[in-house]
Amino acid sequence: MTSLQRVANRPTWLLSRANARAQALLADAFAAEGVRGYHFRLLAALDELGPASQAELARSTGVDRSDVVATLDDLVGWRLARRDPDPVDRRRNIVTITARGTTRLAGLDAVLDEVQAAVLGPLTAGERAALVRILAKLG
Amino acid sequence: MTSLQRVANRPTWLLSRANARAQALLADAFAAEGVRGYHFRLLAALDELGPASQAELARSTGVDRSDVVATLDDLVGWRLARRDPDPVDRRRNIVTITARGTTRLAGLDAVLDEVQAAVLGPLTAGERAALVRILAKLG
DNA sequence: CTGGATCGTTGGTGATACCAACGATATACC
DNA sequence: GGTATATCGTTGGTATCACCAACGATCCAG
Repeated sequence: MTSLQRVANRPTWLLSRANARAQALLADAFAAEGVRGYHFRLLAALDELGPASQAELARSTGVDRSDVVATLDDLVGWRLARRDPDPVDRRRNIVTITARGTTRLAGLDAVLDEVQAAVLGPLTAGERAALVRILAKLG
Repeated sequence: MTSLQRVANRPTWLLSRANARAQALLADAFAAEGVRGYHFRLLAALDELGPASQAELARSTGVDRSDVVATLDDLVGWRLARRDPDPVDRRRNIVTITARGTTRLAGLDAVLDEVQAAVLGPLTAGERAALVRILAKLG
């Protein structure tokens, strides 16, 4: 596609192009499953944290609270998660992943595995490991 | 911010997080200059290609034609580029970077340099070189 | 009891990326 | 010359992720 010399070796440019390609593949794969990135992120957090308030979900995933609301509306509508009032604090809901949600999440993990393989196809095993290490260091 | 174990070592996840951080810094830096990513991309392409049609700009930058129109409206409005009818083909405009545009582009290059340094700060020189090489290979 | 903080919700915006449709123009072919 | 197909620039639209503001309800410390 683009071949602008001015940016060809700029790390931020290369990062954005690589990310764009990866996200496009991932978005397509998720779309085929009827979900988006935010859905996956919330399900993953619920699976890992156990029942949590919406604000906890927002903090643990980095997704804005208002986007947690909208995404969770979908998940609850699909019966992948449940929302109950918190008996301890009336301001809160407690969100729980359902068995359906857990199953669905496992399916999405498999989708993710395929996308990793597709995105990283051109790299050697050593390069993949180096990429992961370096990107993690950028965190 | 987020610490989801499920995705912690997924290359696509690490890539999206690293990119998000880089783009946030870049967007802020560009915003302080009154431009966006697309503006920079079009200016860079004009500088490199010389006068070009809008469709050529779209193809060389990967920016959709309709987004080229909107972005170019800004650039022309700021007198960073000029749009003239192509005498050879009445369907086309020929777009040219202005002297103001060239000067502005040089300023944005400096901004980009600073952002690279900020984004890549945590890495050693060797790691930076490896990152560039690997990301370029993903292209 | 008051002030400040937190929660969930509603509503909004922006950047990037992408798509559809249309009138004007160009070109190859019959 | 006419027709079919392609290209151009424009207008209009959508989606996703990311982020922000405001508000009523609730909680808690002083």
